[in-house]
Amino acid sequence: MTTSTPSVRSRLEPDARRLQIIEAVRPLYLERPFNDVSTAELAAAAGVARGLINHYFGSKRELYVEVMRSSIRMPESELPDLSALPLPERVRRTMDWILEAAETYGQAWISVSGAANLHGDSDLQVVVDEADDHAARLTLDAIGLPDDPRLVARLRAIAPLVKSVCREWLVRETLTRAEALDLLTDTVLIFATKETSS
Amino acid sequence: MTTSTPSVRSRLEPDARRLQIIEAVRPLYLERPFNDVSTAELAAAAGVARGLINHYFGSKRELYVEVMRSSIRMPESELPDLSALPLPERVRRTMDWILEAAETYGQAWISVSGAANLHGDSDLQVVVDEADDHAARLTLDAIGLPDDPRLVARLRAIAPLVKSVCREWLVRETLTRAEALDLLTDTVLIFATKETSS
DNA sequence: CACGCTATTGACACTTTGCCAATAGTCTCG
DNA sequence: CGAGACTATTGGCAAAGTGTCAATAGCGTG
Repeated sequence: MTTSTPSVRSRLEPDARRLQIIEAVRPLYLERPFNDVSTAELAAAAGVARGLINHYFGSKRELYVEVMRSSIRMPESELPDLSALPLPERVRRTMDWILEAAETYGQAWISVSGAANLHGDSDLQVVVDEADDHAARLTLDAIGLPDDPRLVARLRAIAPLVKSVCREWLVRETLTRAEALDLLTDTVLIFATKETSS
Repeated sequence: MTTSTPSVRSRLEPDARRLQIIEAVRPLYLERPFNDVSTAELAAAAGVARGLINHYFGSKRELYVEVMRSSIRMPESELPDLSALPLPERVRRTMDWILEAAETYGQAWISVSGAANLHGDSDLQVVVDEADDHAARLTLDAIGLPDDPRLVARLRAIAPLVKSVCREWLVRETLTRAEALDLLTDTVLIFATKETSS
């Protein structure tokens, strides 16, 4: 099983090798937990010696985090200009676009969804936070609202909701797409426009 | 470091021992990731031999999951009878009660929040799902709405939102408690009452 | 063609995990 | 009260995994 000796020794530029390893390893980590995949298996999948993984990433864990970082980032594709529409409609179209993305390459995004493992300052938490923050700004931009810290915080809080709703829709099938769209649209509107009373 | 030999051999009933180990080990897992805590350390904390952990829980992982299961369950304390109030007010009081709980013993609940690790069918995912489902039913009951599958699904989807909002409020301090309450109340109202168009 | 730089390897040492036979509490029965 | 049975508990063993490091071998240069 762990036959891995790469009979041919290919030499790549460091950057290229880094990327190649990450890509070769991604599928393994997308469907199996961190602990279930051994360094030997990772190395075999990438066609390199075990030592090389530590050489490039320091530890197995860091490679894992790196793979996750590039797996959970919301794809920034272009959204048609919505500036002429009223706010509610802009929000609706934006959420629809997100649902579309989720349905298409969503697999990874949602499975990685709940994301972040527990334990306080986990390294993964940091990565997921980055991604959520990124998604929040992307959404604000699409909706046409300013990149205000308060708004970002609010939209960031919504990221987990978007994922859980997508999961109910795509995985558990307890929601229809129409429902998901309605619920998310309304919620984003509330979070984006509700004034503080204090 | 790994000096652990329990000089005295105490004998407990299986159930008692199980519980004692779980409790002794909980603090370790609440602030350190799964991989950072060795079986030796767990055993030392519980004052038992390493082998006993495998004897009772099978694997280190299963003990971990067990600890998490009992850490993320929403505490079911009694909420005064709200049945005389109008729906929005019932929701508001219920959410206020949840925020109260989060602020008090929330530490664990929130840190364990985002919860669930990635990878499809993870064992942890199952536990977190259980907890979210439980919380959804508890909330529906408090609000005075029926235990309908559709409603449960919707409320369940909100669980991650509640946690992320609490985190923005308590950890990042980007939201005030009043804001958190307003936002969650409105969102729950939407999820609980919005009709399906299809 | 020889040399140097460095990407890559393979073996080694150490930690950790799960397993199992041996040990020793505790309870029961004569 | 003492012997024996039952089983909770232990300690050591073997396998697996991880990270380190000196040695190897591509590839470009003079």
